[in-house]
Amino acid sequence: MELGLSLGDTSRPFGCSTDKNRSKMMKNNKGLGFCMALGVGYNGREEDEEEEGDDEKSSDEQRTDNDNNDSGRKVSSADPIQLNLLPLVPVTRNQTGFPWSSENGNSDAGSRGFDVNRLPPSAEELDDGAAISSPNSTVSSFQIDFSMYRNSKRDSEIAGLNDGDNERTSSRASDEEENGLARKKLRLSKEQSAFLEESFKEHNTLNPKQKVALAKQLNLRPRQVEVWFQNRRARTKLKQTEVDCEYLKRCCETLTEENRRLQKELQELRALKTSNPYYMQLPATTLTMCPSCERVATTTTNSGSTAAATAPPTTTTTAPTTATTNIQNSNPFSHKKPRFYPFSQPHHASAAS
DNA sequence: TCTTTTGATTGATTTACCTCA
DNA sequence: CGTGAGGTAAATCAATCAAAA
Repeated sequence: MELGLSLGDTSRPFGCSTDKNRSKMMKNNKGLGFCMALGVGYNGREEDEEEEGDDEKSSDEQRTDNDNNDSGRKVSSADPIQLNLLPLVPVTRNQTGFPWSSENGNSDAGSRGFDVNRLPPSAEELDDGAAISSPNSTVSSFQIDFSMYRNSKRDSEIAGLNDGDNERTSSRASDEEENGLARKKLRLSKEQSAFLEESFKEHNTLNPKQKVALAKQLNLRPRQVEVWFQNRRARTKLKQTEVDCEYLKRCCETLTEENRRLQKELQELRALKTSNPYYMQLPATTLTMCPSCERVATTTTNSGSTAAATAPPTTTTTAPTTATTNIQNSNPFSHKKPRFYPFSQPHHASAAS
């Protein structure tokens, strides 16, 4: 059963069930069968892609761009609940320098003594500073003591920064090549994290060009940027799942309450029927909702004509003592909740008598 | 010392592309 | 020439580990 509620990956479209996703969910036996329009607070669009119209794209790049655009389409712009996970100090791309650069005296390294996140200058950098640092950024002004993080493998990776597509495989195998050096865990500076967050708000996935560019800007390896985005996506999804669960819990509680109320109402009606046997001797009845006031009118159907014939009914027919409740109408968050008055006279003058 | 956060790794899966029969 | 099968590379994700705060 699908109720149109999506639990989990909100980068998927409202309605949730692309065949691919559905089959995946079925396969993993993890799908809860709910889909709900709860969006993550990013737009995912990549319309501002600077490479757009770039005729020099390789086929791989084009494919990646298409993939990213696909992911951009995943997000509904009408997400009813938006989770803003990014309470950030705004760091705009228009800034001429990074706030953590030594130029504005805001360097994390100053307080920590050194910044393990900063890369040592590679041979190529030393030869040609522009190879890594954008001319407009102040990244090149970093003064780094990176000796504890340094090893020959990383140096070779750093030297290969421009080869963003190859860094992954080499990085994967890097652990064996650390020659016994314990992995020193990086901590990105606040400013680096903030910049990555800003980028994530623009695109939650990166194509290779973007990845390498971002890595250059932040003086990180492309693999680090990639990992950061991976983790960010995973943790965003996790948080969203928590929100979804809360929402569904509230839905469930409200529906339970609604069900209890309807059961009670049904009991009362049955009691009324037994105490007054003539009361319920009505012909088969159609419940017709008035589109203007949303009240349900009771009309007879045994003659084939409905009392509210002037307006098309918005609900379907039921037997006199049963009423099918549209799940949408039971939506606890619906602001248009039809009321069910099976025995009240409709305000239409033509109600059955 | 314990908990939380977060950078990183690993294995699985999907997809696109290529080659070959 | 078109087609399906098999191989490969790349991207992504889920699960997990572990260092740092």
